[in-house]
Amino acid sequence: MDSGQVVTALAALAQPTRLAIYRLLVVCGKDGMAAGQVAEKLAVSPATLSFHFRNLSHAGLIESRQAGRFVYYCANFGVMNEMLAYLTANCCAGEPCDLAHDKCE
Amino acid sequence: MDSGQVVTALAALAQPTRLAIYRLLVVCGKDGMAAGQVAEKLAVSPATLSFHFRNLSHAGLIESRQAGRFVYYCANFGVMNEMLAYLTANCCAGEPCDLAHDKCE
DNA sequence: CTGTTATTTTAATAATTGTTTAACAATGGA
DNA sequence: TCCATTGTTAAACAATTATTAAAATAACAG
Repeated sequence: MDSGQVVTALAALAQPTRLAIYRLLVVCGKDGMAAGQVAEKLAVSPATLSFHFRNLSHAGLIESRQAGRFVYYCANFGVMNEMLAYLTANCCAGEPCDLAHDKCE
Repeated sequence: MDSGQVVTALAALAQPTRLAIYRLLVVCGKDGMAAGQVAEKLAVSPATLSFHFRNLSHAGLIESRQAGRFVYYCANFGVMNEMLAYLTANCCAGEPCDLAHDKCE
């Protein structure tokens, strides 16, 4: 994953409505949730929600599948994990570090 | 850490120059790097750099200390780790999930 | 004190982003 | 077919953000 993709993913999550959408999908698991349910749960208009879904999809953070008239969205954990790995890679130049830090302490 | 702080931290990192600054500080460890060195390494003007340092500091992602005429910046891993925890908490409603996912598989 | 280096601040401008409204598809039931 | 439901798209507008240039602050050396 290159820095451009990381910026895209971070930017997608760096917005209150999109972060709420993503968290909802992370918690609800692999079956996902229909767009309308998300709209109702978060009190967001359909057009606004669609705009944000598009943004999150483009970043690779969520995926969608159509089922009849409904579109189900679910979180894609792979991109998230790559993003987290990028942020913490090679910390402290490989030396053991004494900062409160999961990967280096 | 509440969602507002998470959005602030994500937004701080969701910009190419700031992500590069943060990564540089993550890699260089607890002693940090002087502002001027960062400016030179990333070819960013001092004013622009100062703007981005301010943004990252406000998000709690970096800290600074003055040493003579120099200002040293270093990464604060605590905020990063809280942010990562927020993003992945309670995934898949607590059920074991079969997605490629560090925390749930 | 004067001049130089290191960094921050301010003001102005250009670019990007989020929301709304309205119109547009596509699915499935009567 | 006709209609209601589900969701997406397009255009317009307001708000936020990044960059530049210039001025300001702060620390030190001579």
